[in-house]
Amino acid sequence: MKRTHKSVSNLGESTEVHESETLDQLFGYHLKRAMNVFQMDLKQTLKPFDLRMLTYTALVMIVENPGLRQSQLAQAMEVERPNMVVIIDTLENRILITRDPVVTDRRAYALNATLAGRRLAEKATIAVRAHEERLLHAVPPERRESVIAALTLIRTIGGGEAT
Amino acid sequence: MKRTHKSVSNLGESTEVHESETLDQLFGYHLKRAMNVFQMDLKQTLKPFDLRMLTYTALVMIVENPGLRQSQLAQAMEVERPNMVVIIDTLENRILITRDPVVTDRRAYALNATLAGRRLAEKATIAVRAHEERLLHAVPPERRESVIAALTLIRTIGGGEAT
DNA sequence: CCATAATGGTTATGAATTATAACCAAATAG
DNA sequence: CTATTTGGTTATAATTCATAACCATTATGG
Repeated sequence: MKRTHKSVSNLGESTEVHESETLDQLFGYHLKRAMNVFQMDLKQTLKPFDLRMLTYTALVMIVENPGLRQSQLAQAMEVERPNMVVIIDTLENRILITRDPVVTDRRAYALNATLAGRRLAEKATIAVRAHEERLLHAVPPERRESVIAALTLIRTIGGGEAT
Repeated sequence: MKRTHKSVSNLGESTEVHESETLDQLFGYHLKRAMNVFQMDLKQTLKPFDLRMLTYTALVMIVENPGLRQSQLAQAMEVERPNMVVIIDTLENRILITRDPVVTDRRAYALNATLAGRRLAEKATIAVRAHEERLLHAVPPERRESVIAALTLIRTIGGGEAT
């Protein structure tokens, strides 16, 4: 069914997908476009594991930071606490993580990954790396590093000016 | 205000905002983080003009592609047609653009920017460029080009594999 | 201690964004 | 001239994301 024939009526107008010189000169424009592609692909990549971007991120963070508390995780992931609750809920319901009591603070929970959680995180990460390799194979490694460095710089500048 | 005192109970655990080595190695992770910062800043930048990211993009595209039709714009911006309608509506209501009849196709509209629309696009673009300069000033120009090239590469690879 | 404030987590809810289905008018194909 | 497709619209559902109020617990401070 998918014809995508692009049966554009060849009037005096153009027939291509239009671009904009102004936008093309904007860094953020390219950032967003690339992000879209990346995100769509990643979504498909994580689907077999029944993980979304946020649940994957949370899971990995918990795996690598045992005992993390929800508020810390929320802060690290830059999501509101109420939203973090549902993320944690879904992970806990699937027994990928546990909410363990904290002896020093009876209202807080220490988040810990279960064996299943660690296993899933591992498998998912392998898939995610493959997805990245697929999208980035045309970009040489040192170039990737350079880009990451630039992106990190942006983040620290834009987000770190709390003074 | 803003105490951000991070009154973390100094148990044997760490007290900092936690990171993840796995995530740190992922390109997409840095992409998303940078995107967040960029997006938040851009939002603020466009607020004085009463423009959102999508309305700004649409306006600029129309300015630079007079006579564009909605479906083409929707395709170029990768948004669903129904959503494009409301975007166009808001721009038209503010008389930044007009929906002009197309002689060769009476059901289509040719989108054109008004003088006010062109003026606003110009002013907004100046602000957007300043916003980019602010966030990117630590990244030398040739480095920016390099990053943009990489991002474009990603997009063409990820988005262009119809197969 | 006891009252007050602040914190970790939760619930309920609302705003905003994005996607889906059905529809009309006009154009194109048989 | 009927049937199908396309540009645009409407209504609506599904997601995502943010806000306010709440409980239990902890920290403060007389």
